[in-house]
Amino acid sequence: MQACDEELSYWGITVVVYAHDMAKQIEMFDDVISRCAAVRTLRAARVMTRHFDDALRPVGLTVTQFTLLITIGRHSPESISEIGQWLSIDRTSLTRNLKPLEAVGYVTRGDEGAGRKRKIALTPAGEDILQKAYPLWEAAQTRVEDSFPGAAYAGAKDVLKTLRRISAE
Amino acid sequence: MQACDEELSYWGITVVVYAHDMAKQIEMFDDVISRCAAVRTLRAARVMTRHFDDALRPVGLTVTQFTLLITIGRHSPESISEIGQWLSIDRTSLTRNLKPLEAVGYVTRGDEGAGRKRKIALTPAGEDILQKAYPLWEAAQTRVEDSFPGAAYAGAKDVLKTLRRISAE
DNA sequence: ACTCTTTTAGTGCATATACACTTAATGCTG
DNA sequence: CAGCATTAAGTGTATATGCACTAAAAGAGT
Repeated sequence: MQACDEELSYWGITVVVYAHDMAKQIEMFDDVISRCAAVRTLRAARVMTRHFDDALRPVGLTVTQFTLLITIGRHSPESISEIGQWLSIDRTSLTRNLKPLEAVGYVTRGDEGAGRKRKIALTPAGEDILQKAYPLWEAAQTRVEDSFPGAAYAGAKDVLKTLRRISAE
Repeated sequence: MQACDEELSYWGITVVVYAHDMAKQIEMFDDVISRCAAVRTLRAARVMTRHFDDALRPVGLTVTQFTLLITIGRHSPESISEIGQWLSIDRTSLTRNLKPLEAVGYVTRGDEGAGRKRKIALTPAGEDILQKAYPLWEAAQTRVEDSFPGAAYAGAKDVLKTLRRISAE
């Protein structure tokens, strides 16, 4: 693991010179591992993604697609950027995320005028698939909530809210 | 937002038939929005990713790459799968994540024998870049910890640990 | 040594994510 | 109304992610 940068010999004694102090390096590794918010949040996100993707597989939706459809249904966004604000997703990611949902006919983008601001809405098929997906989501969600003792899930939501409010500056 | 499935007129009275009860549907939307663990965790993860990616940009590392290098440095993994366990990342994702890091020479995979089990290790260049990245990470991390009042960040770590322990089953 | 199973890794495909850059519509202002 | 600034969206490129499937090495039992 350690790189030896120089090896010197005097009177039969070999001195190995390391560029970095090995103990200091392990300290650094451990500091990151014990504290890093990104490691922990991303790891949780990967687990959540797998958990909900598995649950929603029978209806052919990913959890990202499911939540995107829910957001569109609830807020009837006037623009893509508006969705991005709700979900903290970059506008350009949404452009691509919407593509498969448009392709299978779950969302429409009013092309009246074909102007830049095209209202986004669920189609009847989109509403149908959400009806079917909802119980699957509910089961997976309950499983998560039950992993927290008592009413602790409310506290978990607060933690996640604090994390998402960190500004990149 | 609502799809009209049928429209009937009798004696001048128009009856609009909806396939789904609109109020029930809004209830469903609000239930998902107020509870969904995936929405909240993924949103937090996107914010964290941007926050740390921004911080690490001067050294040309993403936060995923940074944490991957740290994990390799700390654990000297015998296999890719072993890293996957530490970070809850699928093995096949790691194969690809390692590629750019190998390409720029931050990690090596001992190709002695070219057998399937090739020990993964940091190169001196990999150790160097971590030395440079560490203070950048530290500043970003402190910013996150300071967003939590008092010692609340410890509680946040517990929440994330609980989330990552949900099994997809 | 020779199968058979297990373990480890890689590929094809599809979605997810975002930055830099470009395109296009809107609106303001002289 | 012509020009310019603003705002909304799309593209190119690169990383990130994981499932289904495949390839290959290791180990076990005979």
